[in-house]
Amino acid sequence: MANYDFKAIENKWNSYWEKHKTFATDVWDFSKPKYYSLSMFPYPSGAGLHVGHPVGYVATDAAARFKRMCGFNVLYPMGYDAFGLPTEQYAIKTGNNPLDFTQMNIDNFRRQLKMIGLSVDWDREISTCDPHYYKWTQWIFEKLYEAGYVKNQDMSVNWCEELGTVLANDEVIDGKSERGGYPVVKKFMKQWVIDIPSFAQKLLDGLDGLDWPESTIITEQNWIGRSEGAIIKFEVKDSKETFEVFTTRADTLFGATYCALAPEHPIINKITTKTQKSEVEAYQKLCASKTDIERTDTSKEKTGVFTGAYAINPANKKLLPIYIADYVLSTYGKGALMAVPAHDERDYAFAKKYKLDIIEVIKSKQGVSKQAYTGDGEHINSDFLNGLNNEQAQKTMFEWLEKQKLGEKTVNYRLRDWIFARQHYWGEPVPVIHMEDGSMKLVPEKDLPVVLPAMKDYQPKNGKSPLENATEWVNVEIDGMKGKRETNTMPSSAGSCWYFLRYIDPHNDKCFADKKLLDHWMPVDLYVGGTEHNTGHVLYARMWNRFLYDKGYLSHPEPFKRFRHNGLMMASDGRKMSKRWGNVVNPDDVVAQHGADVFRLYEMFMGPINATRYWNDKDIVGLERFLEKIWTIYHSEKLQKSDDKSLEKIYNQTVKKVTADYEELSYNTAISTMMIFMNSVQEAKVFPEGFARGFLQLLNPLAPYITEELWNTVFNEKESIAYVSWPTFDEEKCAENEIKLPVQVNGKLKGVVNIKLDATQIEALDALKNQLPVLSELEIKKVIYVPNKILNIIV
RNA sequence: GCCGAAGUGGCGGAAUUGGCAGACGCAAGGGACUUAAAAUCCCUCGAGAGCAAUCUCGUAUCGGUUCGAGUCCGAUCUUCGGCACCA
Repeated sequence: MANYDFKAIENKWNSYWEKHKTFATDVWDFSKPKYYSLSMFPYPSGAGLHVGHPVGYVATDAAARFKRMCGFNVLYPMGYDAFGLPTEQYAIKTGNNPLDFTQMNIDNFRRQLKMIGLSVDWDREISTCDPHYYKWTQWIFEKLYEAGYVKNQDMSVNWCEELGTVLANDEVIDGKSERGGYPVVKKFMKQWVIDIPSFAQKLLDGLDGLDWPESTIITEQNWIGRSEGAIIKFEVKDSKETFEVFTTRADTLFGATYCALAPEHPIINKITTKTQKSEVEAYQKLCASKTDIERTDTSKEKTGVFTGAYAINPANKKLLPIYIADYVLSTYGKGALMAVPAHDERDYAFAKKYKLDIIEVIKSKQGVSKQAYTGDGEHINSDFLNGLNNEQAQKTMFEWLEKQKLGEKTVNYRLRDWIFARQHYWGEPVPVIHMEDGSMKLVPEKDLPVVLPAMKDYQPKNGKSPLENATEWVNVEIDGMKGKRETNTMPSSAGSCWYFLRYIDPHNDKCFADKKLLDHWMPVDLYVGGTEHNTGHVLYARMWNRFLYDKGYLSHPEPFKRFRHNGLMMASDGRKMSKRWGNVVNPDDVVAQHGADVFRLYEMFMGPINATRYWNDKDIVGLERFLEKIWTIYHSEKLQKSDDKSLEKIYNQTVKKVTADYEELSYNTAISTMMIFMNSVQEAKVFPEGFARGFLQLLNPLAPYITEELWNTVFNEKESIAYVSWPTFDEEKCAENEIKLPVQVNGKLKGVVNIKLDATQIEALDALKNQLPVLSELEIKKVIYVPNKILNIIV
C-alpha cells in the first residue's frame, strides 16, 4: 500500500482539473436545472487569506460540488473586490503603484484559493479594478443618473482641515481624526449621493419570501427604519414662514408645548428675533464644530437655544416657543419636531432643563410629574380626542389634519442618502464632465470606460482627489466645449453591487451581461458571507439589482434567494484573529502540514458555519486520522466485490443523513455521520465495493482530493468523480426493524425494552411484562405510549 | 438604552417535531503490540453515594406548563454582535 501522500495527490488533481476544465460551466446549457453558489468575493489585501476566509468558501464549494453530483448545472465563480482605501494608503506609504500592488495580491489570493481546492470556474474570474469590469459599473451609474437617482448636492460631511480630506464616520473618534488625532468638523460640501431612500419600500417588501436568517431580515428592516406617522404644518406667528414636522404621535398634538428645529434648519435665520440672533448664531457655530458622533452622544445633556419666535399649534392655536436644539437631526424626517414633553422622554428632559410646560394628554397611573409616559391610555385635555386610546386618537387626528389641510398621514424611513464619492485615487472614476458653462454631462457610452490615469502621487490635497493633478486627463473637450472631468471616485462598495451579475457573462463587451443568461441564472441560489455586510454591501447590491429590474434589464427583483452567514474565526486565545495580537493562522502553513482535505474538513467540523469558531491546532489531528483511516481501509483486503449485507442499513442511513445535512449546509454533522460510518466499516469484516464507491461520493464535496484519488486508483475510474450521480438510499433499508424503547415510570427513565418497529401499545406492554417484569407488576393508573419514542406508565 | 444571537462535560460541539442529554472529535487515564518510542488497536471518561446490582443530582439562575422540558412559557443573570437622541 502506498502512503497517503496528500501533497502528490493535490498536485495531481489540481493539474487534472485545470487540464480537463472539470469545473468550467457551460452557461448556455439550459437542459439541466441551474444552481448558482456564491461566496462574497474577497478584498485582496497584502496579508493574504487567513483561516477565517475559507469557512465560507469551503461551504459554498461543498454546495457546488454536491449540486453538480445531484445533476445541476452549477455556476461557482470567484473574483476580487479590488478597489479600496487600504491599497491606496499602502501605495502612498511605500511609493508603489496601487495597480501593481493589487495585481500581486490577487495572484497570491488566487494561489491560496486554488490551494484549498475550490471547484471554481477560473475563466470567469473578475476584478472590480479591471477597466473591462468597471466600464459597466460606470454604465450602471449613468443609468442611475439618467433615472434621477444620482444627485450632486451640498451636504454636511466630516471635514478634517489638517488631513485636507473628508472622513467617513468611522474614521472619526471623539471628534478627532482616527489617523493623527486632528480636529474634525462638520462642513457643507458638494457630494455625489445615490437616492437609496427612494427604494426603501421596495427593499423592505423584497425581503418577503427570501430564505434568509430571520435576524438578518430584522437587521435590514431596522436599518431601513420604516415608521408611520404624519407631517404637520406649523405657521410661525407674525411671519409668513411655515415649517413642517414629522411625528409618529400625532395623537399627542394637544400636548405639544414647544417646537425644536435642527441647528441647520433653513428657516432659522428668517424667524430668529433680533434679541436672540447672536445667541442663536453662536449655538449654530458650536454645533457646526461638533461631529455627528459628539452630537449623537445620548449620555450628554441636551442643549438648545430659543429663537424668540413662536409657532402656532394648529389644533388649539396655542403659541409654542421655537427652539433650535442639537438633539434634532437634520437628516431625519423634516429636521424639525413638535415636542410633547409629557409623553416623550427626550422632550421631557429638554423641557425640564429649560423650564418649559409639560401638559399631560394621556391618562396614566404614575402621571408625568417624574418622567414621561410613553404608553397607551385614555386621551385627556385633547378636545375631540378625549376618551380615545392611542390608536383611535391617532386615526381621528389623521382624518382631522387631512380635512383641515394642516397635515397628512405619511411614511418616513431612516435610510439615508448613500454618499457615493471619495476624494481618493483608487476607485472607479465617476463618468461625469463639468462643462465650462456650468452644466454637467455624462461621458457618452461609446467613450466608457473612463480609465484611471497612471499617476505618481496619490496623496489627496485640500479635500480634492489626487486626480485633480492629472491635468491632461482632467481637461476634455466635447462638441467643441471645454470641460473638466469629475475627479472624485466611487466608493469601494460600488463594484460589489453587481459582480454576481457579471460572473454569469464576464467577457461580454456589448452589455453588462446577456439578458437570456441573466434570466436563466439569477437569482443566486446560495449566498454566503459575513453579517458585517448586511446593512452595507447586501443592501446596496439589492438596490442596484432592484433598479436594473425596474428598468427591465433583469427579471428577478431580488438577487440572493438563500443567504447564510459564516461566523467569526477566533484564535485559540479567545481573541479575534488579527495581526495586532500576532495570533493569525495562515492557511498556507496548515495545508502544507496537513493537506487541503484535512484543512477543509477541520474548518467545517469545528461547528455550524454561522457560529463563532475557535481555532485549535490540536483538534486538526482528528480529521487527519479520519482520512488516514479511510486511506488504509480502501487499500485493505476488507474492500471487496461482495454482496454482504451487514453494512446495508448503516450505509443507507448514512446516505440519507449526509444528503440532508448537505442540503442544510450542516457540514459538521455530515462529517460526524461519515466518521460513524467509517468506524462501522472498521469493525466490519468486509467493505462491499458498492458502499465503498458511494461513500467516496458522500465525502467528495468536503474532501475532493483524496476521494478523486481513491476513485481513480482503487476503482480504476478514468473520469473525475465530480459529476457522478449522487448516491441514492432506500428508505426501507434505513429503518430499524427492532428498536430499543425507553420505559419511564412517572416520567422517570427506568429501563429499555427491545421491541419491533411500530409496535402497538399492547405489544409494548407485553414486551414490558417479559423484559422488565418488575415494572409491569406495579399498579398502573395510566399508560402513555408514543410508538417508537416512549412508554411512560403512571402508577 | 434599543434590536439580535447565544449560555450543554476538561475543550470544540451533538440531540430533525417536547420523548434514553453529552453523538462525533480533541484532551486525559488504563491496556495490547514494541527492546523502546512513534504510529495503530482495545477499554474508561458529567458529578456524587455504594462492595455491588443500583440510586440521587445534572443543559446559566429562579419559577411555570406537561405523563415527560436542553427544547415551550414567564422573570433574572452573563457573554457576544449590531444600532445608538430616528421624533
